[in-house]
Order: sequence, then structure tokens, then C-alpha cells
Amino acid sequence: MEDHVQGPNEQRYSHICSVLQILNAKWAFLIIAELSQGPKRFQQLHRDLAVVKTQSLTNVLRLLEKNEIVRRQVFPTVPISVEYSLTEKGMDFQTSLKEMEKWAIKWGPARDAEG
Amino acid sequence: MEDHVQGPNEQRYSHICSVLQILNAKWAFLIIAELSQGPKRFQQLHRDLAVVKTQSLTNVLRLLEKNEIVRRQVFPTVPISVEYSLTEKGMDFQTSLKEMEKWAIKWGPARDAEG
DNA sequence: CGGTATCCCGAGAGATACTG
DNA sequence: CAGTATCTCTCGGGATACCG
Repeated sequence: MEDHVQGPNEQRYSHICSVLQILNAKWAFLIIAELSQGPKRFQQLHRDLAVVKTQSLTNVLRLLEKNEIVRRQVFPTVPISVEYSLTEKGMDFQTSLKEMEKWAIKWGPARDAEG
Repeated sequence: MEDHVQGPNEQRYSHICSVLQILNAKWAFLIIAELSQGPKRFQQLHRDLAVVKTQSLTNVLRLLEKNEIVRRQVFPTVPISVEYSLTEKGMDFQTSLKEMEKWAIKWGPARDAEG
């Protein structure tokens, strides 16, 4: 997903592509969902999303920060603590997330996806 | 995204994970969006989504088929033609897609994402 | 037309060690 | 605590060639 799709539909899909750029980071959804519960510190996120390794977690957080979906606040405590929270834009994305969850719940896991 | 997240939130995130399994296939969104305009044949899809190569196109279509999002119909013409269309489940996913597009449009491309 | 088979490659994820 | 650095390795994607 370099920039966007070339071709007749270039315009139409640019928005989808911009969403995909975020999804590109495999764990972005989970992190957004996790932060939707409220601000969390790095360690807390790391614990709650045990599958996501340190490196990936930082990477995705950086990406989301760059895209103004996540806000990063440093508190000069000792030792320092860093709090991650959703921006307005980030919180707004939850609508989409909810919509997808609803969809997933409604249709359940694909019955045939196993075989 | 093997199966789903282990940990305290395993239950909560299984739905998100099931969505991610679909998104996993990089081009799934675009294909769903494309098919939302109506059934299309392989070649047509291939043309309209020029960025998606043959192999990827087949792969994603297979995945979407397995997940009952896309229906594949073979017509025994000469030469044969194959038509892909969205299932009810697939069409239902458009709600999410639309929601994400709305979000993308509302917030535009991240102003800082460039630098 | 509508694919499958194959090879190659690079991005990204996992694991581990180390730093301010 | 909150990361960075590095290495490895797998998986998915690009490209090309071939098949029913």
C-alpha cells in the first residue's frame, strides 16, 4: 500500500488505503481497542496485550502517534512513566471498530473456515 | 494472529481478531469495495484493481470465499467465466467499510504523517 | 479466460540483550 | 519503567511462466 491505488478508482479508494495504512501495523486494532478503555502506560499495555512484543508495540504506537490517533504523554516521575491515550480522532475510530465487532459477532466465525 | 489473543482479554478481542484475519490479506478491503459495485469477473477485478497481482488476487479471493464473504460462481461458457460477488455477510461488511471511509474523510490524511 | 506453480525478495514480527 | 538495538526468520507479495 505504497500511497494509493493507481487506476480508474484511485480517488474512490484513497480513503480505504489511508485506513489500511493504519491497519498495516498488525496490532493497531487491538491497541486502539485497549486504549479505548482509558489511558494506559506502556507496561500496562504490554501486559494486557501479551501477544504484542516490545518492539512491535513501540512501532505501532509510533505509527498511531504519527497519525494522531494516539497521544503520548511523558510524566517526569522517578522512574519516568509514559501514558498513552486516544486522541479525539482515535476515539472516533471506535465507531468503526464497534461496527466491525458487531459484524463479527453477528456472523460468527466462518463455519467453513476450518476445513 | 494465530487464533486469537491469549490473556485476560482473550474473549473481548476474539472478534477483532477475526476481523484482522480478513484484513490480514492486504487487499481484502479493496476487493470487497470493488465487489460492492456488483458482481465482477476475475479479469475485470484484475483490471480495475491493477495494483493487485494475479497471485494475490486469487489468494485473497480464496480467503474471502472461505470466510463466506465472497461467492464464486462458475459459468460453463466457452471459455469459462467466473463471477465473484459479495454474499450477504460480505455486503453487511460494507457498513464497516463505509464507517471507516467516513472516518478517513472526516479526519483527512494526517497532517503530520508526512514529516 | 481463469487460474496454478514456482522462485525470489523485502517488510515486519519474534526473541533477546542492553540503556537512560 | 520505558524503551532502543540487533539478529533471525517467516510470511506474504511481486514477477514470471505455465496449464485446463
